[in-house]
Amino acid sequence: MGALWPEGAEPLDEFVSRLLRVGHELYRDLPWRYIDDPYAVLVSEIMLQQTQVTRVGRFWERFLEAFPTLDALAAAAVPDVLERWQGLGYNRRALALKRTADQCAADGRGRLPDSYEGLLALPGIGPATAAGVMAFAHQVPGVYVETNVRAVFLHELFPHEDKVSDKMLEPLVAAAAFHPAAAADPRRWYYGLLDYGAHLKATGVNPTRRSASYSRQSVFEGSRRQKRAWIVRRVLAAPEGVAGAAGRADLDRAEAEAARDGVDEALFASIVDDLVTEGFFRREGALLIP
DNA sequence: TTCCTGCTAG
DNA sequence: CTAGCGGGAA
Repeated sequence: MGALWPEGAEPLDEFVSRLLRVGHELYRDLPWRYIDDPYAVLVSEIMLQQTQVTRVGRFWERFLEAFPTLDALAAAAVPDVLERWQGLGYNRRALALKRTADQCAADGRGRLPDSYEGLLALPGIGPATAAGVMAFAHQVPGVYVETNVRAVFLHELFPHEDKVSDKMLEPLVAAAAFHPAAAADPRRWYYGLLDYGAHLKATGVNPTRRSASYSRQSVFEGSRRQKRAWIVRRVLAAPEGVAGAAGRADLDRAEAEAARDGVDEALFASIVDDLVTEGFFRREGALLIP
């Protein structure tokens, strides 16, 4: 591991101890930290995917209030889960989390896998989320690469390089995470990296702009994405179902009021097809039912 | 305006 | 590898 550390850089020992100290100074006391329930940790990790900390807080607490355990989530109805998710964004995450609960409840064990590979195989759980759950719920060190960790490593070890790929960062993130001083307390190590990364972004130019995986998002206003969200909300609000034609007319009117292009039947049908395929709601004849 | 503790399908 | 996916706080 140590051999992979960059020549001429600050020694790994000093790097790790300095960042542990900085992380401690910048520590954010968030409600999902230093808890042992892997399910509660997973819910926070899923919610935090591409979502700012300030937004997640109340959603995490209300979600756990409604679905306190993996079994409770598995027993819940999809529309109720989506309802709890409204306002948080990326509704797909709620469906994936629900499927994860369903799979775990059905496989006989009734709980989440406690290995990185086991977690990675579940819906909505990728490399970052799996590594996050291992570190934060199980105190198992791993390679946890997300935007704040990127910010720290780019700022510290690639201060002038551009287009730095995750493949370049991963061995370094691993070398640090498995260093005895960090591996002794993976929670503290990664909480510190997250808080330091967030601090860097808040106080200067975002270092992750120099990441190869950095890309700006397309505009939301008037997007298909916005219409998807509108349709999901509309159907959830009508437990008895919504007639497709009426839904399209409502959306068309809403778009007109926002001074945007109308929504023709082909576009509406295309979006509804996607949503039905993804499992947001079902179609019975001309009716869209939660 | 920026961009958020990413994941997935094509 | 890329496009698509929510919504709002600062």
